[in-house]
Amino acid sequence: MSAADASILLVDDHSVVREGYRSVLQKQPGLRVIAEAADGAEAYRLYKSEAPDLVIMDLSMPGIGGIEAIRRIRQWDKGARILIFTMHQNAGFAVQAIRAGARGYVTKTSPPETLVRAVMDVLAGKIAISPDIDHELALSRLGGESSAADVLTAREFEVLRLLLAEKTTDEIAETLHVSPKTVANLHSLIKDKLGVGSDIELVRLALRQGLLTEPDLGEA
Amino acid sequence: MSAADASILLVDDHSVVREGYRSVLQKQPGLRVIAEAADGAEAYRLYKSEAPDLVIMDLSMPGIGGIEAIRRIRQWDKGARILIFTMHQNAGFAVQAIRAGARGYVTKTSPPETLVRAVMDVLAGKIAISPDIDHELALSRLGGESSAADVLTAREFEVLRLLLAEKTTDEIAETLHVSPKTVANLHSLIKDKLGVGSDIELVRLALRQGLLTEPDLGEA
DNA sequence: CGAGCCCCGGGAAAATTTCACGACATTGCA
DNA sequence: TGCAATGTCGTGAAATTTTCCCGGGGCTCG
Repeated sequence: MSAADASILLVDDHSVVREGYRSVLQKQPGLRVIAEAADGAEAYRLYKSEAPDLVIMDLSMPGIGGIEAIRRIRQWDKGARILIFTMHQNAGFAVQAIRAGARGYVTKTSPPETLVRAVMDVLAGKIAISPDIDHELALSRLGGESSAADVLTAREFEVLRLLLAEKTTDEIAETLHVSPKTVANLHSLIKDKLGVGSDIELVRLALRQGLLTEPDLGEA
Repeated sequence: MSAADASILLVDDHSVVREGYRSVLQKQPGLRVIAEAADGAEAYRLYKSEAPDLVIMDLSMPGIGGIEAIRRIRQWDKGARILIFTMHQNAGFAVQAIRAGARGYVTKTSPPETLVRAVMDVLAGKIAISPDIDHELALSRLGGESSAADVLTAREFEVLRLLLAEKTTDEIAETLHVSPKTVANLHSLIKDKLGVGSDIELVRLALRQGLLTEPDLGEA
């Protein structure tokens, strides 16, 4: 392990962003980027063929999202090491990712040193969480109020993500390879668990909990 | 102008992402990155002190957002050339950015060549829009997002307002003294007029059009 | 007066939500 | 180790809602 470089698979749907990972990681001795993927399905395929020591992956991607990709990869290889590197500064996402099998969660606002440090920690077998998320997690613990989407299972969370992305039931069934009935069923179950009665309440709850990202457009 | 390299200011709140811009742009002769900023306010300060030939900027940033930053910079220098480079694949945001004075709008999913091409176009005085947004814009022209709630009658708008206030069909029927059946019919008609297929899309459209008071979570 | 909207609601078809049930994996306990 | 107990995922069918199509009454405008 110490003789050869650690091999890394980069997954992000923004090619310029992958370029950024590369640039930062290349400066670090002992690391080598061996492959890149632009979505979860491609990541899964490449993981199976390349067997990298570490996957660095974004969460929000077209098609199957990051959470689902984690599950599939970990199903293939129980020992897979996956580090999530994302813009979502949200404890709920972090909880879901770790629960699905990720070994680390770092936000893109973190300085490059934090990412490098997290990479090293995960390769060493530790769990790595960036400081801002640590803080968020602590807050959500203290807040006590019926916490966010951590009452949802990974599957339910994934369906919720796709619903919020304005996908139809049939489209979601297609991407997850399940029956449309099942998606409708999960949709109903999600609303039940979150205690909302309509899709409208569902979206507004998601907004409050930061599950939806809208840019700040300022005043007109 | 043509003798010296074109100077560029990069603005993005993710340092690793800025690293990506840099890496891509450095391969292109004639371009030189002279400064970086992590938010709109810093971008404005740096623009005044460095007077770059071009600004490449993200939209969603902490503090003052990208749109507001465009306005301030253009207020200081009417000839400023600003290229928006963002993850938001949304025609509405592109329209707002261009209207605020941006000279280009490219999504981060675009390949590096598209970004480089857009940089060159903007430096040459053209307006640059990435193909995916072009397509979105064409769709919205063809009857995609029916402008605002000015296609709705007063009655319909009132029902929409109550729906967004998380009222149930029966409650709305009660307050308006009509049959629940009528409310359901109007609800359906509203979605039809606005060109959305689900309540989730409906809420997000309302958000984009400022019909919903967004919960202000976050920094001062 | 006739044309064009808007508001209101009925009925039937289509889609959805909901409910009840099994298969499967994991956990806890004796 | 054996064996409930629990929780997740998925399906089918019933119950409900949404959608579509329809007509009547009221209103304005040319």
